[in-house]
Amino acid sequence: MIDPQILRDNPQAVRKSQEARGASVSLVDDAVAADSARRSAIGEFESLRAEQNAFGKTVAAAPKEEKPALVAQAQELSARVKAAQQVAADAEVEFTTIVGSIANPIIDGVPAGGEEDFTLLREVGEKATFDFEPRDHVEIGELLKAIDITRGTKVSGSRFYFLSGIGARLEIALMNMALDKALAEGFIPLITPTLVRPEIMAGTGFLGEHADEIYYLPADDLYLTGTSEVALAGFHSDEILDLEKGSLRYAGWSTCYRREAGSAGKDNRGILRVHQFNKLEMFSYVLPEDAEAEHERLVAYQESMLQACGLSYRVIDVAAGDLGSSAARKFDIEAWVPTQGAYRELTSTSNCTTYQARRLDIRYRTESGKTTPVATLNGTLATTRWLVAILETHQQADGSVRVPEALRPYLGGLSVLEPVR
RNA sequence: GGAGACGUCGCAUAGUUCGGCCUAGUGCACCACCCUGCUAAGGUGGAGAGGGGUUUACACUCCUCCGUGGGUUCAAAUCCCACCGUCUCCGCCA
Repeated sequence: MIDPQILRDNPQAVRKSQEARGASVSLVDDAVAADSARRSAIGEFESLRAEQNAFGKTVAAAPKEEKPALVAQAQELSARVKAAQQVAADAEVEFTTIVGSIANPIIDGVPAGGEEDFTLLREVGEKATFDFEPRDHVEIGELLKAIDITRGTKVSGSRFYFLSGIGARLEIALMNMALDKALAEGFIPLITPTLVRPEIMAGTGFLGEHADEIYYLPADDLYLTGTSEVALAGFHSDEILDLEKGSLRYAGWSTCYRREAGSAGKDNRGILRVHQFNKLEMFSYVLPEDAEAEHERLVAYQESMLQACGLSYRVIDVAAGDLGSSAARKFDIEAWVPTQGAYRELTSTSNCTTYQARRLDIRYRTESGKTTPVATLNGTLATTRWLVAILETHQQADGSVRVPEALRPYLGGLSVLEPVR
C-alpha cells in the first residue's frame, strides 16, 4: 500500500514510477479521484452520525409520553445515517482496491523496463576455468552421492530431490555458516512457521502477482510460504515498534515451497529450480530514512557470503518492471555457473520502504509521538541453490570437489569431497 | 475431535444481570510540574489506536474502535449469529 499522502501531494512521482514499471499510469488518476470521493463520503456520513448521536441523548432523556414521537423522528434519521454509511463504506472499498493495486514507487536510479533492462553494478571474482570437461552439478551430485534426483522424483514427483550423505551435510554446513554470519552482524535467529494465514500472505503482497506460485491448503485455509520473508514480515504485524535502540534484524531459517507453475520446461535439470528448498533469510525493520543504507548493508553481507564460498558473481540493480509490487528497489546477486556459461540468481534483496509495513500495520513513534510506518527490507543469505554453484565451481578432474576454506569448519575440517564408489 | 469457561483503551481489573447519565471507571506503570527532602511518599495535571475537518505548525473539533465480522434496535461493551484466539478437562497421537 502506497502512502495516500503522496497521491495528494505528488501524484506525478507515482505516475512516473508506474510508467517505468510498465504498469498502469491511469490508475494513479483513478486513485486520486477515489480518494476525494472517499473523503467527501466520510464527511457526509460523520456529520449525520454526529446529529444522530446528539438526538439519541434527547430520546433517552425525554419523558415517557414524548418518546413515541421522538423515536419516529429518530427512525427517519437512522435510515439516512445508514444510507450515508453504506456510501462511505463503498467508497472506502473502492479506494483501497485501487490504491492497493498501485505498486511501490521506485527509488531514483532504478532502471526502467523489464527483465533484460537491469543495470550491472559490479562483477566480482574470476570465472572458474577448467583444463578438463567440467561436469554439471547433477553429475557431480551423483558421483558424490550427494544429490538423488531419481528417488526424489519417485517419492514426490518432478522438481523434488533428496540431499544425501555429503550433500545433506554440505547444505547444513552452508546454513550454519550463514547463521554465524548473521549472528555476527547482530541478527536475531528465528525458525519460522511455513504455513500462514491468508491475511499474512496478502499483507506481504504475495497473493497478488505470485498467487499461482503458492501452495494452498483449502481444508485449513492456510498457505505454504515460498520464503520465510512472509513469516518474518508478519512477525511484527499490527505492532508499534521501538526502533530507538536501533534497527530490528532477524535471520529466519525455513523450508520454502514453490509451485513453479509458470516455469514448465525451464531449468528442468538438477536442483536449480525446485518445489522445496531451504533458505536463511535476513529481514530488517528500520526507520524509513535508514532504508537505503540498510539495503547496501544487506548486499554487503550477501557478497561476503558468496566470497567466502569462493564464487564468482555479479550484482545487478533489477529493472522496475521486474520488481515485485512491494519492492522499491531490488539487488540480485547472480553467481557464475560454469556448465551453463551463465550467471544464475543466488540472492535477492529488496527494499520495500514503507509499502509492506503500511499493509501489515507495522509502525514506530516519531519524536512528536505520532505513529508512522517503518521500512522493511529482506534478503537471502543462503539457499539450497548455492550448492549448484559451489559444486560446479570447485570441481576437479577426478570428480572430487574442493571445499572452500570458510566452509571447512562446518564440515569437520573436510577439505575435499571425494566421489563415492 | 468433544465439553466447558473466557476475550474491555501498555498491564491488571470494574462495567454485561435488566440496552440509554459509559463521552468506558479504578489501580499499577509512564510523562510534566508542585511539595517534601534523599535511592521513597504525597499533590496537580497529562497521557490509547485509526480516520475526517481546519492548520506552516501547535491547538481545536468531529467520527470510529470494548477479540474479528455480521445481525437486531431510534440507540449495543451490554442482546443474537458466525469466526478467531486463550485456558481447563476428556479423547487421540507420528
